[in-house]
Amino acid sequence: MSTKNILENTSYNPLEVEKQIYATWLKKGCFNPDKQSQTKKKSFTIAMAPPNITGSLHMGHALENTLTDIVVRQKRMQGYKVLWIPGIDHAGIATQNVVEKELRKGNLSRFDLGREKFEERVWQWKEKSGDTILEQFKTLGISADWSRLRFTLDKTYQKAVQNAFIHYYEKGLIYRGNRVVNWCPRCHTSISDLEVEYKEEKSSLWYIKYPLKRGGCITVATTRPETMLGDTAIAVAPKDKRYTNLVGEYAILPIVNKEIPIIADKILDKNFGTGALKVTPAHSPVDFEIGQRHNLEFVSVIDDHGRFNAITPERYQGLKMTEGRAKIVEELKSLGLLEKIEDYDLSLPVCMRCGTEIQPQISNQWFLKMKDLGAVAAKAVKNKEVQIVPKNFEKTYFDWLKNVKDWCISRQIWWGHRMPVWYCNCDTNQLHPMISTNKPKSKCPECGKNDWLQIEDVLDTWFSSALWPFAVLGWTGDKVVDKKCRDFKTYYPTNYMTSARDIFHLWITRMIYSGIEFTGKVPFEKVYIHATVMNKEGKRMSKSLGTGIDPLLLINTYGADATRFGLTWQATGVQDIRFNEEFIVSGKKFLNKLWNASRFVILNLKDKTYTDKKPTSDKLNKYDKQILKKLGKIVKQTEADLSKERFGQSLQHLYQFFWHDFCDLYLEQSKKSSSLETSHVLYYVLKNCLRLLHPYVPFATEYIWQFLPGKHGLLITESWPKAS
RNA sequence: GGACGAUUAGCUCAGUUGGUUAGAGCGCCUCGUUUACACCGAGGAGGUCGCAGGUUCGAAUCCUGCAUCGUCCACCA
Repeated sequence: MSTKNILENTSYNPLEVEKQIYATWLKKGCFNPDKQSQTKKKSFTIAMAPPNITGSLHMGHALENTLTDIVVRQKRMQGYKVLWIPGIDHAGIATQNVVEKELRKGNLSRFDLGREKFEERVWQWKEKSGDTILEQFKTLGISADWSRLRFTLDKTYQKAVQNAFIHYYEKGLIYRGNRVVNWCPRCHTSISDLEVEYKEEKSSLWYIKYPLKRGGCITVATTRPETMLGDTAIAVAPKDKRYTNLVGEYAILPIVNKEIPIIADKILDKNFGTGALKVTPAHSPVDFEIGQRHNLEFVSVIDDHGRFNAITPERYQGLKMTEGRAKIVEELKSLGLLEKIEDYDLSLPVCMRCGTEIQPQISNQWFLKMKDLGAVAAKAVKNKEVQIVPKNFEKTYFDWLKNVKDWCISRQIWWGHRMPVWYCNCDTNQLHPMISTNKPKSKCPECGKNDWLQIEDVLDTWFSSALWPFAVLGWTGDKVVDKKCRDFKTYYPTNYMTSARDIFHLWITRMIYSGIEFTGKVPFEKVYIHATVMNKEGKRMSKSLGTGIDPLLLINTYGADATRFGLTWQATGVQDIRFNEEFIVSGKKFLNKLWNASRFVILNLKDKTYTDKKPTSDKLNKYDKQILKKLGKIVKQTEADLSKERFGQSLQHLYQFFWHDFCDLYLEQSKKSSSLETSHVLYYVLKNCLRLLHPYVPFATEYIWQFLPGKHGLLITESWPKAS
């Protein structure tokens, strides 16, 4: 078919052209800066926020990467040596849960398979999910360099993680200790504070009488009567006159019949409940602190699966928490020790990944000291080494860092980075760890054998994510290797980072101090926090809530360009986006308009000798001059908008210019003029519109570009228009 | 309990440092099939800018309070 015939087609069909255009970009190596012209000097690097391999991408990913692609394509056209490095994240618990869910369909648990077999299953899942995600990215038109695709469990990445761990350990920032952590009985692991969510629930406040050794009773109020089996004290406020005479006395713990001291602690609020608190140091972070301050016993009564353990009276052993609660309340009632029950609104801590109620549990875990690292992270933003957009987030950032607590980095799951920690088989309590990337060659000083076992725990998935901007560029933490690493030297630090709001502390903050700690430089200059995509009802789009939409569905209906258009149109600020399909429909119409206006211009060209030069003849009429002037303005406007992450506004300005100023006014006017100059201007303005619009709707503009007369390369590597 | 953001046309949203008649898209109404496009063109209706105060010559925009919604943070048993 000749060009002429295709141009006679009055409607633009994206589905036919997008695949073919993308293949052309790939074939020509357009996304790989090494394959681009050598004149490009200054680099511009972005490390893609790696999606979790928990399935497929949702609208949030589509938005995030569309906006990043706009930035990337503009910078590429502006002559930067652009590297957008893509990746996917192993996503520890999240992925493990997905695979466990699959297993459960066949009535299997991960324990039935064993660690090795289970890990194999997850790797299979990773291949499948990873492929789906890459396909989605490509369909959307993402111009990242796929030849550099990284995965957070790549061999070299593992090296980076282990070296980072060792670095922190040797610096004394990583320690192991018995602390109360958030324990998820279902995932069977500790999780960090940031992975806990709170659910409002109607519950009760139980008032329980504890008999005093000297006679009489003291009443405590609690939301968790079942943990009383592990009580080791009763605490009151130091200046609470009701109780001052009891401090130093003993109470008898009902059911267990054990003497526990009555103590005074500053954390108590005398206005809550009765002003007296039952202290369970092994199952509450607050009580743990009280326990430390007063040298109390730490009695664990609940096991890793959330059941009453062997320390509890026999009739309780093996019971679930809820069963135990009912039994205890019943028993207290029959003993006459239950004073009353009040209604109480509770915010219940649940696991972010599976929704199971969190069990605060004393446990031997690994922690990263946060105080100094937090200060480093805060300083980088304060000094404007890292710019946070929108600026409002700085306050949240500083507030969070000010109160940051040590980070529990060990997880009792199987999918993730094994910690580089070894124990001798004779050291059953694991009191003498060896920290080493590989299995130690030395002999155990205790038993003289070489029988080292690697610790079973893996690291929190965010520990590896924290290294992302430099680990993806080949950084390993090995000075000799890193010195020779070309990508790391050329492209680090990165220039830009885009992320969703909900992982700001989980990820962004941690990348900032990690970057400074390991490379001496901040990992990126600017971080843009984009809006969250909500559905029409204003609910967050989420697969687990069933409120998500698969971007592929929209792309298959309207095309990738139209989908990008619709999302970008709505991306006007931080305000959450209520996703609305009608903007994608507008996008489709716009592309049709673009196609037809282009046809008009190309088919009516009077001269085939046009160059890129701006028409300056003194024969230009006032409409010619006017549209040229407006073109200059819109170039400036677009640059200004994009430099401030005003994506939606920039697209709306371009839309207005193209449709109204160019098509409705100038193009109509041009029909009345037969001058060669007007024909030149039409061509010149169209050509620059294609350039301006390319970052937003790359496929259609690239497609039309090839019908322009004369010899020229691909639009994706064309130059960005000049403002005047 | 703190913090941040939002509240503008029927719907989804713009409105950059306060400055004439508050804008866009979609929807709605009227007209129009002139050889780029009906996935179109020309025109039109529609807003006491959440509420109540205040600052100012002038407020959608700045300040205070309140209401509703959303998000994040927090050890109240």
